[in-house]
Amino acid sequence: MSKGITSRDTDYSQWYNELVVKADLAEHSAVRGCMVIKPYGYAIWEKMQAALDQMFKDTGHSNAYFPLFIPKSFFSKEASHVEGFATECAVVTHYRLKNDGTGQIVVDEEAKLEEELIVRPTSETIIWNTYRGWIESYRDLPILVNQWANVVRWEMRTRLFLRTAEFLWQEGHTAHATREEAVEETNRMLGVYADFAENWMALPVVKGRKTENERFAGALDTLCIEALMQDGKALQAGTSHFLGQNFAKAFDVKFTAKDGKLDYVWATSWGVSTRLMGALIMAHSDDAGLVLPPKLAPIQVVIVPIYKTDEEKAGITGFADTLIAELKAQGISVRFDDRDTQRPGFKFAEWELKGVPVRIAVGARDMQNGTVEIARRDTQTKETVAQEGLAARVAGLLEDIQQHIFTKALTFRNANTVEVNTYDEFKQVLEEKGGFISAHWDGTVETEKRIKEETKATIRCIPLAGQPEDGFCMVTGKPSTQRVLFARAY
RNA sequence: CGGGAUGUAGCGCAGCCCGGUAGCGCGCUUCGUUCGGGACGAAGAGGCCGCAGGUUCGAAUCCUGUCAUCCCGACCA
Repeated sequence: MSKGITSRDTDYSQWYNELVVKADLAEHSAVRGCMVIKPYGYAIWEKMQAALDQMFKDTGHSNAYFPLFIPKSFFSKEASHVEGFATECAVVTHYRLKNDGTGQIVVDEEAKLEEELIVRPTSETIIWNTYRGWIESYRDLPILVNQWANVVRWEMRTRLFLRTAEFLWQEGHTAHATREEAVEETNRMLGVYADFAENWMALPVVKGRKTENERFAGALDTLCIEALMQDGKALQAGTSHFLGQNFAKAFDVKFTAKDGKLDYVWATSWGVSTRLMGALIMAHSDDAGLVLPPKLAPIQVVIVPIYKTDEEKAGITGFADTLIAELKAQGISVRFDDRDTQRPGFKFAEWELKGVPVRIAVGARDMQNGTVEIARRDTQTKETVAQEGLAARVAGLLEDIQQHIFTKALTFRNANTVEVNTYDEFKQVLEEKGGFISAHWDGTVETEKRIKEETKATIRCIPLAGQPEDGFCMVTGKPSTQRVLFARAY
């Protein structure tokens, strides 16, 4: 491993790419646009999954699994949905290979599928086709299902975690008897995502509504959580859609209500993906490497022994074994790094690169004094403390770190969210500082597109917490009733 | 799909103009000394030079084709 990584100031984008690879999170695969998520990176994703999965269960949802392949005909049933995904679908056309006689393996042209299959870019169509068979009466509703799956979107330009051709995600798909209930579900799940982002990822987010232009293909309303990265660019971290009756109509899913009337079912869908890994990395990490919030760190504490002789090592190991047992009893994950193939300085740097929140170094000197050196990753500070009561101190420290990382990110976001009233001011802030820019907009797609073309900034969302405020569109001067949040985005 | 560039050891690169059968750094292996912030020394291992043709006594090097990757644009979130 070569020393260090490119600093954020030098090249933020390169810093990110190097960090993902050097911290052992993921790497490029032999398949264009697809990544290999390595064990350490996958361990973080698993922690995210576990927390989210529990939150879904706590809000009444169950997991299920639907096919990877979707008949092409399903796609054409909801017009705007097709339009949104048509240009980035992988299509399966054949089901057999053969040897061409010269030792080459080729597609057997005779084994052509009668109907081509689309590798799912999202599962609304196959799921709603299935729901038709599940729903007859209001008694069958609501259906609250989630699936953990991979999806494929044939992207032209990819980046590890942020945009890959294949990615992992969860997609919730719910069916309801009334519009109100579906809208409520859409809001509830957005709340779950915001809760997860802030309390697990330590990532402050803005809850908002997408403009018509940015809305999910096939949805009546798209809600989102938007986060700000350290380079001043925004990242959409999760979405929750109110689908109205669009898919129920496309797939003819009706139910009989209490009063005997037949009506189409109301729908929602919501999802977060491995893109969250990118958000996690870019929100907190520094020039020394990854900074992980303790709640998502696969290893929360690493113990590095410092010794010269076998006797010293044995003494330290005895101490470490006791400490590890105490920490584990509190549900804290610990790694005792007793590799004698690396020296302590190397280990320090390596675990910092990998973002382990707390490091405890114990040497012969500490053993004599009854102390350890304890270092926290988020502030890069260290102090010498007594061995006595260490487990409790570590537990408290982990909580402090979780809190501190969030506060730091929140302070950054607040410092990088500004209100502007003129287009000139807007452009200036965008160039000099980036971040979220709160401004009045006339509500038209034309103006939104013009701003995007001229500045590359998009409307990230119309904040749900935003107060109505009369003003004038910074571009056209037309009246506006609320500020919206702009940013350049990933 | 348009413009530009690059494919040589696990990674990063030199060699190519002026053809003579491959080298440097990191990493890896072994031994020794080290060990409180990315150690040092010595000895090793490792390469159909992206692939396929061609020119030549001889090709990493010249020519043709092809594939792949990266950057900029277009497209996309």
